[in-house]
Amino acid sequence: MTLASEPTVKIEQLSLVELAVTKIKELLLAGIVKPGEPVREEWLTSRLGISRPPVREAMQVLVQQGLLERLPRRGVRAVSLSEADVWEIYSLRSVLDKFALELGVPVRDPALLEPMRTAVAQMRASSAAGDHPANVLANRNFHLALIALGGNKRLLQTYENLMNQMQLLMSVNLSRESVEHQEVGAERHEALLAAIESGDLDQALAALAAHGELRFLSTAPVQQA
Amino acid sequence: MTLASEPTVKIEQLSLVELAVTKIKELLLAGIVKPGEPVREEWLTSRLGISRPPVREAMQVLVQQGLLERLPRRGVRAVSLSEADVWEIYSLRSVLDKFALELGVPVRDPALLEPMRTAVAQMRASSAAGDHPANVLANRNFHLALIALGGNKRLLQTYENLMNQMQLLMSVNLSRESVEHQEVGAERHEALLAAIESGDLDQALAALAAHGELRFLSTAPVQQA
DNA sequence: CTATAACTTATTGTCTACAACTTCTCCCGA
DNA sequence: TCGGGAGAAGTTGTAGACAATAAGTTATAG
Repeated sequence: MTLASEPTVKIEQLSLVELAVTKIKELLLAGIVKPGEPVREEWLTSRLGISRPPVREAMQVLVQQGLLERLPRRGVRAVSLSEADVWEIYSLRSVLDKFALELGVPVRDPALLEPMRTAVAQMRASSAAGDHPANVLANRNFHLALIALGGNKRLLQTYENLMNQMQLLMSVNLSRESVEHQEVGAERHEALLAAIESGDLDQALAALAAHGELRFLSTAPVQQA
Repeated sequence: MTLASEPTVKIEQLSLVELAVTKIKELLLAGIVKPGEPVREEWLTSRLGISRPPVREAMQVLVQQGLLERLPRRGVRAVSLSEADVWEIYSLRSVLDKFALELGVPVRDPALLEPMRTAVAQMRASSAAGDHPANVLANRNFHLALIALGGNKRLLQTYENLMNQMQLLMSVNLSRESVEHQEVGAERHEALLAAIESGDLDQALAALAAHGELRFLSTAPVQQA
């Protein structure tokens, strides 16, 4: 240890549960585990190299976040969204987007706009390059930054959960429509950002309304049974 | 066992985790464990008569629901809400109430109104009797029934979590103001229900806006630091 | 040949035990 | 007398093993 700069302090002190949550979430959102597919505990222990207790705790977390589903004595599986579910998520997200704008526009701290600008740039680039995964990520970052404008932690957490559930669907649905949807979105998001930057709430709300997602849905809004 | 009506089938097949979640939630919402107070695993195991793993899994669930808080290597404690937190919860709840009305008014299934009528009756009775806990419960039932009008499961779950967090505060704050708040609320809730029954969305939204809670807050809305 | 019942297997649910870390206290030195 | 460090106690984090239940399979009877 001749170099004093060597960090003897270990910064990473996250528990195996947090690690497992992150890893399992990756498996789900990347589509490695597909919707409806069972997720066995033992399989995760061997894949993550940890024992079952932290895996089980992580699964409880992901059930709460709406990514996993428990069948009482039959284990756990990745949730498979019905069209009614998608409609639930979309409409709720829409309301929360609107709420975030009402809370956050005009923007108090200009620094909050930076992540949105970055996301728009990413969106433009990925859209031009036809990089769909990058586009999804950029879209995610944009909306999370938008929600962050509101400065409401609970809003942000709820929104992130909903967005993860949506991505659960997108990971498997790489059809032409969803790609087209993202490409169109690039311009719309730019317009929305411009409206937000202008500080005019009404204009921003109008841009949000026009930004309309849900184009990948095959049918009209469905009321659940 | 001469009576054949004796149920040999065990209907209750809920896991110890679910049981622990319910029990711990009761401890928190009843104010037996007060906000900010540490909740030790070993204490729960002896109190609930189960071992640590299910207790730990239950705690993960309650952390996700915003009732418990983890300090990385120092255990878990009941969340203590700041005024900024209360404002977060209130404003978000307000938006979700409004959303539920937009989704659910006019009411499709008249049966959905029944729980609301029951809740209003409970509210009136408990208010007259000065039974504060019963009033809190009735208020809870009313709002959950209102949210159920929307028919959005995710909305309902999110709202229930927020409401539990609020009750976390009320269990300790039995000051005069909060009682007064509930008493006033009885009439307002009646008016809101009447507006909903009329099927006029605008009227219902107006009644919701007038129904105004948050009277127990000592100060004006606070932006978190 | 089909259907039912018993058995086998695999997975989840739960418990006990061990390891690591944090904190409090006590002792020693300045 | 006050500050710092070492030790001890208690709590959380993790692992491995046991128990119970559900599903799949096979064999047997009709």
